[in-house]
Amino acid sequence: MENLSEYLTTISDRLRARGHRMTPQRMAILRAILESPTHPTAEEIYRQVSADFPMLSLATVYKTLHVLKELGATRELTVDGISRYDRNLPPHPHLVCVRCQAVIDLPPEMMVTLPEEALAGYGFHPLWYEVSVYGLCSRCLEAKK
Amino acid sequence: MENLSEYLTTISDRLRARGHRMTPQRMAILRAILESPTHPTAEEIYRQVSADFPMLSLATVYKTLHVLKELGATRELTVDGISRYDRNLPPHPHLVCVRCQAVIDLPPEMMVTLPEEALAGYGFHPLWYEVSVYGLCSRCLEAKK
DNA sequence: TATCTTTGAAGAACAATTCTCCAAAAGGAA
DNA sequence: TTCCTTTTGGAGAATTGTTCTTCAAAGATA
Repeated sequence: MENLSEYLTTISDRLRARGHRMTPQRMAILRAILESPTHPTAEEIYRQVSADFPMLSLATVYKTLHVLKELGATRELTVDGISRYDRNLPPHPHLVCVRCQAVIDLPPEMMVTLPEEALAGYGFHPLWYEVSVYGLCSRCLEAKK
Repeated sequence: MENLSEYLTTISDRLRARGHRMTPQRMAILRAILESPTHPTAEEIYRQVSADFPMLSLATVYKTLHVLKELGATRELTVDGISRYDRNLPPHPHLVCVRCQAVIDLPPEMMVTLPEEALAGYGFHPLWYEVSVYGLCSRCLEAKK
């Protein structure tokens, strides 16, 4: 994420290239994802953006998230059956706390590499992959004692 | 999974050790998971077991799945927001088709190993981890043309 | 057998997500 | 600018996966 406003312009362009428009609501939702370190849920994004757009509805948040996902501006991950949204950075592993549901990013250099050639033997065409480590975060580990 | 009936006995023992009972319904649900290669959903398990137990309710399936999960007899994985159940074999990667939602097991020897020591630096206590490769299965790849 | 506990069926309840409808706003053409 | 077409977003209902509640039946224990 070199330059934020530059990145936002890129996404706006991609939106228009698909015949969509960059609206204030969409911009605000995208910013909310980019600025949050916590992999927020749709509900959390809704609450945050609502501060600036009181008339915003949750359905709009969901619709926008789908669009952003298609554009590759965000990535959806499911934790405990609930969708969370990650900025679409280089692939990196996730630490997921099974107690407080926090999702922690690991640096991309800790991402394992796929055995591509072996996969090809399955006739499977990989698009992306995820590595999730489940366990207890330091805070919850403490709390459990 | 050396010997099926032996394994079922092991699980029954663990159930009783926790003050639960091995009932015909639970046995049928467990068998359904063990015998299915498709990582079935609760709904699919329900439909299959219903053939033998027409009075079985979906809620019972869910309750049983939770119990089996606690016993370590099955593992839950979420695909597209829907829970699916895997026999609890040695850790292995999953191929997930983004079009037909099929989940394909890879052999355990293709599972990557975690950089345990690096994880420890985060104060994170890992319990288990998952590797999921998303893409198109051979059939869906064909169908898309 | 009498008693205490665990179980599972049924359906209501719940929560996350999606759908439907429609009025308002944006973009393009004249 | 003005008209026309298309996209958008809001409101709330609907849908769907999952959980909860209640209660009678079955199992275990003494």
